Amino acid sequence: MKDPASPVCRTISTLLSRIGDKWSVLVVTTLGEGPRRFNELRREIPAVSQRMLTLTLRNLERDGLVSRAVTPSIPPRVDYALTPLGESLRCPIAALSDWAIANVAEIHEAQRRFDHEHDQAAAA
Amino acid sequence: MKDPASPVCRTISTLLSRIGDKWSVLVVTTLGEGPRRFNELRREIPAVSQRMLTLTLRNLERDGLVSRAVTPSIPPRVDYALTPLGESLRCPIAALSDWAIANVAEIHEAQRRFDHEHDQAAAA
DNA sequence: CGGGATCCCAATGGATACTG
DNA sequence: CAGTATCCATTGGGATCCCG
Repeated sequence: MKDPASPVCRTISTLLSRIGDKWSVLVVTTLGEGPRRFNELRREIPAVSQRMLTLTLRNLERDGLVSRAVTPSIPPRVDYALTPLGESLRCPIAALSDWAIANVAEIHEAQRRFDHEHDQAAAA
Repeated sequence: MKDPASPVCRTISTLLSRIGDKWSVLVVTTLGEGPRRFNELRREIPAVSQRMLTLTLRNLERDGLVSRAVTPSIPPRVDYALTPLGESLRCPIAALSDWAIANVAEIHEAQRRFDHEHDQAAAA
C-alpha cells in the first residue's frame, strides 16, 4: 500500500496534490454552492489570478470533478459546475476543513511553542 | 470565509498544503500504525529522501501533529509518534484516501476521456 | 544513527499583455 | 467574457557530502 509505484498510491498522491494546490479546494467549495461563470469565480475568490483559475479549472475538469459548458454567444459564456463525482468530494473536504477549523488554535499554539523553543529566527 | 487574508483561511490553506505535500500524509499514516524511528520510516517509505523526511517531520512536529523523543545514547535514538492532535487527523485523512480509492477508476477514465477529446499531446 | 549544509534542477504560481 | 502566451520569482525536492 505504501509502494509509491503502485497505481493506487499514485492516484491518491495525485489527488492529494490537487487538494493541496493553492486553489482547487476553494474552487470546489465555491462551486459546491452552485454553478458559476468564470468571472463569477474570480470575483468570489479575489486572490486568484486568471491564469491559475484557468489551470485549476482545467485540472479539475480533467479529473472529472468539474464540468465546463460553453455557450458560444457574443460575449461568450462558460458555466462551470461540480459533477456528481465533484459533489461526492465535498464531504471528505468538509471533514478536513472542519478538522482544521476545530484545531486551528491548538496548531497555532504548537507552532508558537516550537518556534520559541528553537531559535526564534523563523518566526512565521 | 473566502477572504484569503483571514487567519482561519490561512490556517486551512497551510494545513491543505501540508496534506498536499509529497510526504506528510504518508508519514502520518505510517506513524498511525505506531511510533517509528527515523530510519524505520525511511525503510517503510522507500521513495523519500532523508532530507525530505527530516523536513516533513519537522513541519509536522511544528504543527503539533508529531512528537519527537531523543534518547541521547550511542548511537543516538530518536522516536517519532503521533500526538493526540495527529491521531485526530487520521480520520479525515482516511476519509479522503477512502474517497480516492473508491473513485480512482472513475478519475482515470475521466482523465483518459479528457486527454482523448483534446489533443492527445499531454498523455500523462 | 540521525541528521545538517550545500548545490542544483524542476515545478508552482504571480504579473502582464494579447486574442477571439 | 473567457481565455492564451510569455516572462519571471519563489519554492519543492533530489543528490551528495559531512558531522556528532
